[in-house]
Amino acid sequence: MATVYDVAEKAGVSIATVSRVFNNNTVSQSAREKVTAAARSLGYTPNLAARSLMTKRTDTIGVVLPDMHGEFFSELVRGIDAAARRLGLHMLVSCSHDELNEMAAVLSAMQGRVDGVIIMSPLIAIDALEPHIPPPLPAVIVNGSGGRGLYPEVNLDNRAGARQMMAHLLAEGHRDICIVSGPPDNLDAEQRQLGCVEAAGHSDCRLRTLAGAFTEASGYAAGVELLAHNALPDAVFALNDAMAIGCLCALAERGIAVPEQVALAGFDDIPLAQYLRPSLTTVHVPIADLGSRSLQRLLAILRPGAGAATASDVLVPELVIRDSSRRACAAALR
Amino acid sequence: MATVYDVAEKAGVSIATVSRVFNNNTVSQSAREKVTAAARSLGYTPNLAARSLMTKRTDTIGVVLPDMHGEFFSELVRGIDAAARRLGLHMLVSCSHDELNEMAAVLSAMQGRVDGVIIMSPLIAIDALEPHIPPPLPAVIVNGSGGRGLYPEVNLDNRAGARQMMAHLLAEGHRDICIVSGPPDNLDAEQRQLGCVEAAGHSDCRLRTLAGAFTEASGYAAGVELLAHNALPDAVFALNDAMAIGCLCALAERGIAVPEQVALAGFDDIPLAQYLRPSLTTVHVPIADLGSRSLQRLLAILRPGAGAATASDVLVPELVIRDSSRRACAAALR
DNA sequence: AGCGGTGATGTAAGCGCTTACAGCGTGTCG
DNA sequence: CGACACGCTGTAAGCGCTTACATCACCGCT
Repeated sequence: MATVYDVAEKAGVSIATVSRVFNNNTVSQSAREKVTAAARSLGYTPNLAARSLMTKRTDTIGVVLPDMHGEFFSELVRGIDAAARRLGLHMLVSCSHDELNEMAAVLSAMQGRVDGVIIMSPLIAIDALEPHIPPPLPAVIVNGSGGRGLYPEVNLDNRAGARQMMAHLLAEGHRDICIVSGPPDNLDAEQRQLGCVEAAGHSDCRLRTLAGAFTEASGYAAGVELLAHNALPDAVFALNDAMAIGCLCALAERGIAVPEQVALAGFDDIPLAQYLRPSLTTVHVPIADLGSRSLQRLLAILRPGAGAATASDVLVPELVIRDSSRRACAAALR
Repeated sequence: MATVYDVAEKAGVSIATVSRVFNNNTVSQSAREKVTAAARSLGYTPNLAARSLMTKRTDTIGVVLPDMHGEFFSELVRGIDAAARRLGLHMLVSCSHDELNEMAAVLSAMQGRVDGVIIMSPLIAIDALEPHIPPPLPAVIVNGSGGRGLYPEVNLDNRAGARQMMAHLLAEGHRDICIVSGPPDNLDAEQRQLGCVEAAGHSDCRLRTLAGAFTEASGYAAGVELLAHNALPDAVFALNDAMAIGCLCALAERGIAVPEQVALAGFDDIPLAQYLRPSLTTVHVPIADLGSRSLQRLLAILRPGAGAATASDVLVPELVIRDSSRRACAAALR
């Protein structure tokens, strides 16, 4: 590999001038041209390790995820990547960390490789995680509210989303509503559940809960259980779309018509929610936004003053009403 | 940040000894303990840029993807990540490169940041891409057969998968089969199509093709078109599951029963294929394996001799027969 | 007792780069 | 006409690390 010395020699200038050309510093037009030509002919690329050693920057940000299953994480990564490439930043991704120690290990391994990290970890309480973030490492927490304010957070208002859905179900006249919950200790799941309880509190509705785990299989199991006890509610609100799909499958298998016999709703609005039969009423989550927003927050730390500070860091999801919950449409549907 | 000098001073040894401790070289037990203690108390972490400057290694591999939509890429990344973390490697991910120039730019930007790259680019012909891979950069191509052999490849046998599915549909007695194709220039799509044509060639079956784009929406559109012409085939083979889902939706909306009136099949076996009603017959693709396998190939270049060479780099997908294609089950289903 | 071998340690060079500082030529002003 | 500012360039230091080489203590041998 060619170095600044090779380029300098070939261009007939000093290494400082070569460096300046590659860092947009003041260089005469003629020198710039000579250096550029020499660099091209030698196939020169600045050595990033050496540069990083001097500048203390890596132009790379770390993304630490609990997992990579499903469309949620890929969307998040996509949002971050899109924002990052616009800023000339690279993205170091690491996933599969449901465990605190492993997460801590990843974070310390990232130290020195990245200028900052975006951490998403719905399963691990943030205040437990915070002590494990190496102090010099700028960090932004996604969807993990509950920290002690040591790190900026970008959150999704799960409670508001759940309340909206409950309000819709109540408005449709449902009074016996069954929630299929998320995995224990999952923050998103907890907040969605909380939103449901809040909304139900203002009404005369009966709320039941069935255990779920945010997977299709657990939704299916919940559906089976519902039918086993032969006590069909008016509506089932699965706290994510994957479970709603599983549940829909179980109901359909037993010949239960949705929404005629029971209304069904999900949460997340994954792309294919609209292609289910019946199409799924759900809560739309702007996942990619969550990603790009968190990168913006991180950048505000890394390059103070450069980025416009984000006004808010709570994204509000949006109710999407489709066929699976519409009592009014039930008759018309078939 | 503490450096080797700080640690050396505190431990009462030379910087060389400190370095040796962190590189598992021969150091006396007592020195090792002193250094470890000093490092811990100072919160010392080796500076990776400096290390990389000396060793010419980054312990990071690059992953270049065309996109991050859908479950396919997240699964692939998951497979690579899992393999990488076992080997102590990091993963630099970059996506959204459907265009040759952008891809070339990303590759050259990765140079120096990574020890090697895994490239997946079904939309760009590999022989067009190869000249843009910086020569010193070890690379492995995933699912992009057709290169000139300059780089190792890990491929999925799309043709075999499509042939298997066609054999199944023919065995079920279908003779009028409609294919919903993938996007133009997409290599996976082309090969799947090719497999279909091959299989059909040996039979008396009639093969039609409808344009698709590997999205739910395009599958839906294909379903609508099918019905518009009122010429329902015996079976529809969508060349991926997303399109099969869209198509199923369109058919169901018009009251066409699957598989009674028309059989339906997909390709990929995304997790929720089994939770559709009817459950989707498809071709199972071991995506995560594709990822981990390609990392193994890359490693064989990076650390010659260290890794057991992979016997084969063509993964064969597997037919998964479910309800959406079973003529025999059609009567029993409802 | 003297010798070479062995293993732990220290010294110092240098990886490729950025940048403070100094030098130098040119143009401007008192 | 000398002083000075200014813009460009070169010199050299040093970022934090690994590692070749030299050193040294120590051991078992003849």
